[in-house]
Amino acid sequence: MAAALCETRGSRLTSIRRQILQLLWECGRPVGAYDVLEALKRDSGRTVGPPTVYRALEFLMAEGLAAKIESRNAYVPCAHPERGAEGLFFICSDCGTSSEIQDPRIESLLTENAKSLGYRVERRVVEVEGVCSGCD
Amino acid sequence: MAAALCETRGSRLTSIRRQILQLLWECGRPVGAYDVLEALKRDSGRTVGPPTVYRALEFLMAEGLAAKIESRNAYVPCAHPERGAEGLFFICSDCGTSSEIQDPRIESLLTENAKSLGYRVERRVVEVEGVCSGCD
DNA sequence: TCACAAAATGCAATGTTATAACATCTTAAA
DNA sequence: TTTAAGATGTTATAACATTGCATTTTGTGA
Repeated sequence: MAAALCETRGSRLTSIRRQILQLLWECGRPVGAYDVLEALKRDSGRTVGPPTVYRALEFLMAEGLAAKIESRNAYVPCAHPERGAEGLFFICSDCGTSSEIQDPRIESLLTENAKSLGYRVERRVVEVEGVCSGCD
Repeated sequence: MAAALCETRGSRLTSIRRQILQLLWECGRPVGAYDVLEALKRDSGRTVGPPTVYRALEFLMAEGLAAKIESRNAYVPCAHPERGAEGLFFICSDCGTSSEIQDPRIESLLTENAKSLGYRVERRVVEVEGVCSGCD
């Protein structure tokens, strides 16, 4: 699916990038860059350095295929690559699992507020930490 | 002003904490912990280690007197200590200045979304990066 | 097919942000 | 004035991220 998107955009979903994206999907929770690094080594015997991982993550984020959870310094796969970085994230403070949603109402409220303060919005970070139903 | 608040709460706004809070207010933009550290050394000759700075920032955040801008790993003073960590932050990607606002509509939309996903909200991180009117 | 330029990756070092663990000092209250 | 809690000092290290440059891979045009 991601492959097709990259195809049409003319960007290259290389082996490492694909592996990392898959890893993010398999995990179901935000994953740190160094965890990715170790998982790569473990799963595929492949030993890579931090720059390789960070570059791959950067690529995935640029393509909208992944996002960084700023409050955790960790990364998640992104459900709607075609939309910008407009997702809202919910992270369980107990088990760490995360969910992404979209809410145009929040988007427009943020834009409205930005406008009244004189800001032109470039990027939004919306992260809600809480306890999920399974852990509560 | 902050002193009074700490007084009534029985918490201690010590010299370092007060100095750091003042620094944050003087700066008008998010300040990194290590910048705080250097500023302390420069302004007051006082040499402290990272833990001292982080502990002071942690105290200020616990009291609602400061907040961390997660997308920058930096800290800002907080306008409404009496309210929780409910601020929304706007940061200029050019000059770095930041503004804090409250918007109960966004709060309640986030709570609503959290509820429908089965989350009990503990903490919100809402940060909008964009270009401010002065830089645009 | 080959040469080549652009993109991607490898690699070593280092920069930046944050915390752990334990010692010492300060302060308010008994 | 003792004393216990809270605050700070100190050293070391963990965790997260980037710089700079070498090498390899890949798509493109001759």
